[in-house]
Amino acid sequence: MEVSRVEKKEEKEEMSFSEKVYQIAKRIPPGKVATYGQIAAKLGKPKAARAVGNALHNNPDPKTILCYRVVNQEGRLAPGFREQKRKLLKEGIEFNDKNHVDLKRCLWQKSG
DNA sequence: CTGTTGACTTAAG
DNA sequence: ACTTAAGCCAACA
Repeated sequence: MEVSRVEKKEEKEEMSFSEKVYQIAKRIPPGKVATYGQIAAKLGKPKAARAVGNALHNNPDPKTILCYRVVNQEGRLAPGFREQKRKLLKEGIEFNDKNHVDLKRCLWQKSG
């Protein structure tokens, strides 16, 4: 009974903007990618895509936070991500170009 | 509080 | 597809 208290935090508002971004990033399923706009929208601010990127850059725990699954609206990866791009390929992500993900196949589409 | 920066997004050329 | 310009939001000096 007392175990759920901490886990419920991810649905509460005790966290700062960045903290919320991390929680959502962790919710991205394998073989999929999410855009900053999607995450920002989940936070209640579809225009905060920038702040989302900043939060992920802060990335206090890259081993726990799947920031490498987050791409921009076009599925384009930021410079410096090419190492992690290989990781995405291993996950099952498909690339249309050197720095473009096939959002048609790998975009994180929430169903509920 | 003001100004700058940044892993963004949209619109126009 | 790429560049320029404007807008929005959070963190930092």
